[in-house]
Amino acid sequence: MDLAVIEKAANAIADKHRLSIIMEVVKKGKLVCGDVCGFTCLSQPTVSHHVKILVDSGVLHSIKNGRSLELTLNKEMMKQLSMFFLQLS
Amino acid sequence: MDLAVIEKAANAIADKHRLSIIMEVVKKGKLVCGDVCGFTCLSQPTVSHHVKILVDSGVLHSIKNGRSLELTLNKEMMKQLSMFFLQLS
DNA sequence: GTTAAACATTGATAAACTTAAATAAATCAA
DNA sequence: TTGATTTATTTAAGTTTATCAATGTTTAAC
Repeated sequence: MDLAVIEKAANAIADKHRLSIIMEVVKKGKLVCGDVCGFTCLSQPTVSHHVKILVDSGVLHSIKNGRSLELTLNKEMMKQLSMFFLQLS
Repeated sequence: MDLAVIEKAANAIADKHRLSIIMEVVKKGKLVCGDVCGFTCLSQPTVSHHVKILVDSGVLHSIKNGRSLELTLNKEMMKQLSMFFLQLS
């Protein structure tokens, strides 16, 4: 397992707002960016910034659907993270 | 699982140098702070700073032994992180 | 083609983080 | 007790990050 991947994913997760986005994606299965502006108190550009970090790190998948950006959890990344920490435990 | 715990642990892990400290602890089983100055290119105060973050987050355990601070991995935390990501995968 | 909606980008500012020099505190050895 | 060793703390500089207003871009609806 590449440590740079772990580091980047950990960085994406290490933020209160981004963690809440992740949990909402888990809860709903799918979100668009506009949804995030709703359940957080963040402006649209700030949401865009956080979403970019989550997608770039590989924590979330994104698919452009018309004007919307659909966000889903990258379960493969969750599996890799789980395995990484399992090996350390 | 408390998300604040996940956030804090992720933050501790989300740094190149701290991640290398973790991996060295895993490799050797136990380290003291002075060892870290050896295998990183960091000054002693910087090492002390990073070690504090790792210990405060619960990622590492520390035991004072004379003048040295012995560092070991908190396997219980690794287990909790593994379970958290497993549930998301 | 005009307008509206959803997201991205830019620019500015404030907060947080990383780093190391200087210094302090605690402990061991002689 | 003196001097050396190990870690902690303080302080300051430089860098990065989070945030939002303003603006740009893309797509859909009419």
